[in-house]
Amino acid sequence: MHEKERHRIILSAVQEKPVVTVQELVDLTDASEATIRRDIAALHVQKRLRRVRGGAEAISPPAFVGLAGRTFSVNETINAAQKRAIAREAVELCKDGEPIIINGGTTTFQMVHFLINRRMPIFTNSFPIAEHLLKHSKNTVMLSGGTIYREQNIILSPFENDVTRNFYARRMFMGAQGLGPLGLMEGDPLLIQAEQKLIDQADELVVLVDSSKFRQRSSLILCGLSRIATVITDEGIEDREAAMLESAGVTLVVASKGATAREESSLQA
Amino acid sequence: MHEKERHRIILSAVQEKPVVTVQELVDLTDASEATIRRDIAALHVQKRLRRVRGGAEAISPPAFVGLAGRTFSVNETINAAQKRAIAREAVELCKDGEPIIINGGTTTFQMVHFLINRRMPIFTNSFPIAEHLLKHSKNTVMLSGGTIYREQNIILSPFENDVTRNFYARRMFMGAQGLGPLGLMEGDPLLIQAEQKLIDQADELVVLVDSSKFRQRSSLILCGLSRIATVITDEGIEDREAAMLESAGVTLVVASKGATAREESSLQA
DNA sequence: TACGTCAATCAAAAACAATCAAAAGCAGTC
DNA sequence: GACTGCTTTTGATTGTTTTTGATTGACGTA
Repeated sequence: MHEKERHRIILSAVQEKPVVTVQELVDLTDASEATIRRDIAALHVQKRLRRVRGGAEAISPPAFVGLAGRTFSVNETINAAQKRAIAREAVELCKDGEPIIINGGTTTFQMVHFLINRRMPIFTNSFPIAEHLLKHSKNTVMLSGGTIYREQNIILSPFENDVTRNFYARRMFMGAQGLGPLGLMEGDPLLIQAEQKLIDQADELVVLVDSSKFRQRSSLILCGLSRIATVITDEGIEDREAAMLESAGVTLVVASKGATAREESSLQA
Repeated sequence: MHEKERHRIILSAVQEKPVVTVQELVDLTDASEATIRRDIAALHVQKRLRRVRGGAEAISPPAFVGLAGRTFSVNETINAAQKRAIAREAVELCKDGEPIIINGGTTTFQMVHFLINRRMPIFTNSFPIAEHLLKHSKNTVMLSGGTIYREQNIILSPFENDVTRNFYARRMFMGAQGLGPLGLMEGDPLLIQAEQKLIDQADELVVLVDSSKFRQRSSLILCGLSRIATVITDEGIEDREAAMLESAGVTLVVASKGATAREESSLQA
């Protein structure tokens, strides 16, 4: 990773929330603490951000109103490190130039950081994701049309005939509220709707869930395990849960918080 | 591979991603590292790209992280005061609760400031307008789907069947590059497309143009004067031009820069 | 004291510049 | 076309500079 790329990532991360810690940036960039400190110092003298104890903050006035409703921003701080590690693995699956679909959510949002220095067509129903990618990357961004729901931070139209149907990708990335033997579960009917619209527009469904989601149940089932191609989760997954996925023919990727080490187990039927 | 070919490849690669490394270019061109370095150095002195440690980046101004393409940001500063006054009159036409459509543009963008304390469903194809309204107002925001064009700052889909067709409003607000006896003129084919999609979704077409636009001509005609319900402009409009509008049955609103003083002349046929 | 942040230092790695010989292109001549 | 002499471009090698990551110790705080 080169200096410029790191700088871009740092600047983008700083926009996302009021303060970013050095440690978070280390996770994001795979650089050492010393390097990040040097980068922050450099960007500070360039007045591209403000350096604060522990990390950095955006230079812009505190008027960070943030699009996010409370749900979004609260979720965002929970398990942030895991989510980032998971998101990194997700982006690692992508090849430059290959179109992808990203469903809105806090975990999938983390993908934007790793997409900053990449270039591919990205279709999403998430306003924040589109916004961030537009401002900080050169990716081609495509948006679904409809009403913007502030709470869920997604764009949804009640109509069948929207552009969503005209976009196709090999992979679609999405989060979920729960993942059990019965399949993928979601809590919010609105999210179910949004996801169902997108789910058929991609061959492979890649699900991003931190391991706590395996113990989380919910009332609404989106689809069965067989529809899922890949699950990316963190090291907290239990053997029993991994076995469940394997027996359903799901490729499992475990994101280790530290390095980019990857442990896969694929048992395609 | 010849020098020129390499240069083309390098320049194209640099456009695609924020930064390209020397190594990537070596892979791309099959040339040696030394040659790529020489090429980058040459293109650098030609100011066709910027040379950075590790590779090269596009010369374009990545300095301003703003969403706006150059066209947008340059436009934005021209006649800002007039545009504001015009936009204020436009918003004054709106009633709370009554849905409106706002087509993207620098003049229409100014409407957001006056919409902050209002509350109505707003449909737009402009990403910046949607962003601003979302962050700073409580209006219901609806967005058209499709690809986000950075330069024009609009969202456009090449398909007929998008949500646009499902939204209706009494009034649609739009800017233009020129306004003459032949009708409404636009310079960019992309904008024409976007506007044509929206134009049929509202009864009344309200056109926001500063008075300089009456002397501006352009190659693409969007629609005739008869389609226009109202034109809002500034005090710079000449009698001849006002007469032209009146004879076409267009309601003319002249926004005085100072107060909300309004001078109307309505000659509906 | 234990902990986290940070600056300073230093050795390793990466990027870079300079150099030079080989290769390729380009006239002109036969 | 084929050959020659000349110039330009290229790639490998070298040595130099910059960047990086690990280590250490200072400083403040819980």
